[in-house]
Amino acid sequence: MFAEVAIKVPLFRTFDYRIADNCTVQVGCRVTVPFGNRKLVAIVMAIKSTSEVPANKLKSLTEVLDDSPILSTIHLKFLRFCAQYYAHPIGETLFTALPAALRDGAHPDKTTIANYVLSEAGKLQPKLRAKKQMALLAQLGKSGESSLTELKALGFSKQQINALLDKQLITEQIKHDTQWQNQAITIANKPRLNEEQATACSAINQQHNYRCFLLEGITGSGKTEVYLQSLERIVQSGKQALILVPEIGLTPQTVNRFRRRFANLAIDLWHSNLTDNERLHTWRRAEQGSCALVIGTRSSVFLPFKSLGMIIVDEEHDGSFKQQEGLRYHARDLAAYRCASINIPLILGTATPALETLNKAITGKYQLLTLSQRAQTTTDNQFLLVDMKGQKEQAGLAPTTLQHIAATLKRTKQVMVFLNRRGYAPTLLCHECGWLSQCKHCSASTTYHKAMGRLVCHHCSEQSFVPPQCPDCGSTQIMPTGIGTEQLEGFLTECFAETPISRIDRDTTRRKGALEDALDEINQGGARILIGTQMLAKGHHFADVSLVVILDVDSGLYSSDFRATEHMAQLITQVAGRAGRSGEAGKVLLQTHFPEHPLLQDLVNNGYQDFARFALKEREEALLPPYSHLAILRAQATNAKQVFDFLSDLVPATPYCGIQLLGPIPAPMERLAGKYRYQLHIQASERMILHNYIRQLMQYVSEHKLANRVRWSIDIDPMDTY
DNA sequence: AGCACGCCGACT
DNA sequence: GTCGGCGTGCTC
Repeated sequence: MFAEVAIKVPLFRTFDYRIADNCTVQVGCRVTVPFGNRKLVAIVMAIKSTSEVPANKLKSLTEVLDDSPILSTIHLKFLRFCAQYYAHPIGETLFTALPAALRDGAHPDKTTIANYVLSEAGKLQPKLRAKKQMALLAQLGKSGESSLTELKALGFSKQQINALLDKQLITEQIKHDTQWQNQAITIANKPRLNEEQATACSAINQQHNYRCFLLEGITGSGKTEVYLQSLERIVQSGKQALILVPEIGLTPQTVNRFRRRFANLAIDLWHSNLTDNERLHTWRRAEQGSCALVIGTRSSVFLPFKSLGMIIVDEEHDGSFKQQEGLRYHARDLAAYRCASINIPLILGTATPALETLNKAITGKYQLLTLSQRAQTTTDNQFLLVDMKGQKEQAGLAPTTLQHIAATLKRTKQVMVFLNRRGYAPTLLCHECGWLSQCKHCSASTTYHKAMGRLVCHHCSEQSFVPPQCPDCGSTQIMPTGIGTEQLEGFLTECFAETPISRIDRDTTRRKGALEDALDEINQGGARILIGTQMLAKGHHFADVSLVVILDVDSGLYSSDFRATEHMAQLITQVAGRAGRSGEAGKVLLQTHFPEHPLLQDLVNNGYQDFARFALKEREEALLPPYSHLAILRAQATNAKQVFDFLSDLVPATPYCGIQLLGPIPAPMERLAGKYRYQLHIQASERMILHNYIRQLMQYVSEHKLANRVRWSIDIDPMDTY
């Protein structure tokens, strides 16, 4: 007998090995094989009685690592689809989907992970002098149970945990395989649904087969409650569910809410801060059906659930569901495939659906459920467009904007200012000769960081000193040009000397836990002006904000990336949801040079729903996704000519009916970290045509002489096309 | 991706 | 004379 195995190499094929007579092995098991002069872990894809490979080339399996398969037939089918859809080597696909511990041959059941829970004494709310220990007790009270990693992420230490263990206020609980399916499920504190929520829930609850629901609900309309009540039926029938959340969406608050509602259910988390052992543990629990729910980021879409009954994708429009290297998958799209293939419902929830998703809802492929009532306020936010043409701006702020900020502060409300550029100024400019501060390795200018006294390239991170004179002409007239958050903070500090200001960007939150601390301080009401990049936009709730200012709206209006307007509209809508949660209607002030721009007008007057439908029409006219399908072949190398020649060669070599090729064109950052980058855009009206062509292209590329000289990758349904 | 093989430059 | 640079080719 022969085994067809997949190995972690960048090759689009499998390898055959002989199976010794005394050896038993099943499809989906890991084995070790001799490969070249190495010994590698491989996964058995098929077992067959004949092999095409000449007998003298065949080697035998060295060792069988698993008595029973670690990948079921159905899961293998899913991963095969993945590899094929994303045009990625099968072995690499399988190994990226596997937890790291299983990749290098560890035994699947080698770990037990302890969770911490309050002891009987701990539940009596004892008084302690140690503040942190008190906080730890409070956290466990809220969450019910937390793992070491979860607690560490919240800023607690092993010492604090040990202290409480010594005092017997908390205990370690080894997660054993609870049979939650056979218990009555406790559902705590279930609120009444409003009419729209009830309609949505009943539509979802009627559906036992595959059906995708787009739950379009504005901020504060109670999407989570619909998730929670839809999950009830699933777990009561003994099935598991997966809740996919964006990277920053996995906050203790979210998790606590699920754990409080389903008090006696096993709920596991999956995110990038877990240790390899914790991942393995969750993987096995999902596989054995020991956990009811998993709340996880992108890669949890690969968990091998024993009996999955539903997937929920929260904030489905969020960019962090798309992996941007290696296997470039989109977790939302893979979730849709999984649900369809095992015939279970899928919920996509968001206030600002991706245009692709909305299109499927409009054409009836998905079922649209709308939540339009806000729980906290009845009044809508007010949008203000500030025309920047001819304005005398200071640090990028128009006088009108400053007046609004001052007025809001006077009413003791908080102000939020967005500027998606960190640092003091995006470039230095010589007033005499026009010299610009350029990165040595990238085609980008270096950002001036005043407090650091350095020039920093935001693309390759290299730092350099600020030259005292212009390197070209020797002039001392070199000046910061453009505005960054650091400068904005400085200017606002001068303007409102008495007002506490907090800046949130990658520079101020570099220290671990710094973001949490800053957010806490804001919520305690400390800072009155919050300045931030996109970091500040996502998922954080501030009670007291009643004015939101977005400074660089125009960067989204006229960008070469066709998705830029969509993303800007999503950002504006999401941050607008941040304003006016305090009971009164909030104001959203947008600075723009194009106040008459039709898409912008549509967005502020009629809301995202209307904007999105209008934007879809534009996409249709331009034949852009979702009205066509895209892929990008990217290539980079130190030698520009090699990259260009490599891509140029593919165009005439692989003609195909129904395929439009554009390129090679230089990447938006033609040079990054010393590498030249070009790309080839591939477009087709039909998905099938695109995929058939890509298959042919991959065949050609992998046999190409230059393919080993340049680094290349394919991106199916790319997010950033530029 | 690794790893070996192989063919040309500057060193003990 | 050899150590080692990285171009080329192969992995059941």
